[in-house]
Amino acid sequence: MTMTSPSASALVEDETLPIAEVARRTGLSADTLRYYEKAGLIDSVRRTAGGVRRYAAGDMDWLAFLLRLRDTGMSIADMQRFAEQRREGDASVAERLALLREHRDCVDRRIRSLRENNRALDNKIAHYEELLEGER
Amino acid sequence: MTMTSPSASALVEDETLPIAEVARRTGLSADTLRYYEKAGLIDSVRRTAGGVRRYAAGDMDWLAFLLRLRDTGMSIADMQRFAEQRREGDASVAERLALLREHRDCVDRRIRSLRENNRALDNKIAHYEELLEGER
DNA sequence: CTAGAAGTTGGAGCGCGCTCGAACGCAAGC
DNA sequence: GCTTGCGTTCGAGCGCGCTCCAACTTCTAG
Repeated sequence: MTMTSPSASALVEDETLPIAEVARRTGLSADTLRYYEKAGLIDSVRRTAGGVRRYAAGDMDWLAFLLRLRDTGMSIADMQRFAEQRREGDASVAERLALLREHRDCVDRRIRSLRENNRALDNKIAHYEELLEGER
Repeated sequence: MTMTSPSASALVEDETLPIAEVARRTGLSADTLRYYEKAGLIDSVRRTAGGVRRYAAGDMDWLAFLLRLRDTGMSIADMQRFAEQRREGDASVAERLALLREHRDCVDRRIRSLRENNRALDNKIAHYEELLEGER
């Protein structure tokens, strides 16, 4: 059996992670991580001399943030815009703030809509329960 | 000018609606309505002698329900299962109830997740606001 | 040094949920 | 009866967000 579990060299020594470990931690596939990088969502991932990616703590933080945006329904195009502004530095802080606020409000609306629809589903469920009652 | 606004014949006389009007009311496109029907999500839409669809009140109710399922994130495949069971009649009530409950719980989890993520976004926003404050 | 696991790139492919185009039929106001 | 627009079918195409493949390189335990 080959010893391949992530051990000292990969995880502890230099605090930087190989793509497989990042995949495991984020739940993204290695393919998706590379895809995001190519799409400009992530940049400046350090490489070894041989060209192998090594993710640093900062990369992980940014990824976690991207995942929040994604999981709240932001499109890749919008995340690209945000990432682009981030690259532009401090000058874009106001823009980014506006984008985030707009997105948060959009998510709020979505939550409200889901709650409303779920209440209607509850009614439907109650109706089905009555049907079942009557059947017995 | 051709008089094409939905008038007596289309909307009032027989309480059944042409596809364009259904599209207008549901927000779906006529293409999507036909696609849903072909996919087995909707059936028994009455036709004129010439083969033109006329949606009845019952069709509209079912469509509204489908839209709730869709808007809460149910896949077309799952809606197909539900529609299939509905076709099977009363025997499938228990199954349908189970499906609906599961879906509602799934939506609840989604809502909770969104709220959690949105709280994190709020923190990020607050952080950006501080940044902007400090800049001035 | 070597074997085998893990990583790399570029590009093709896929599943989902529509959306559109072509070519044709029906329906209603003049 | 004719025109004009709404409707029909079938099948192809599309945008999104990945996902997979081939061919090759790098890394690491033994």
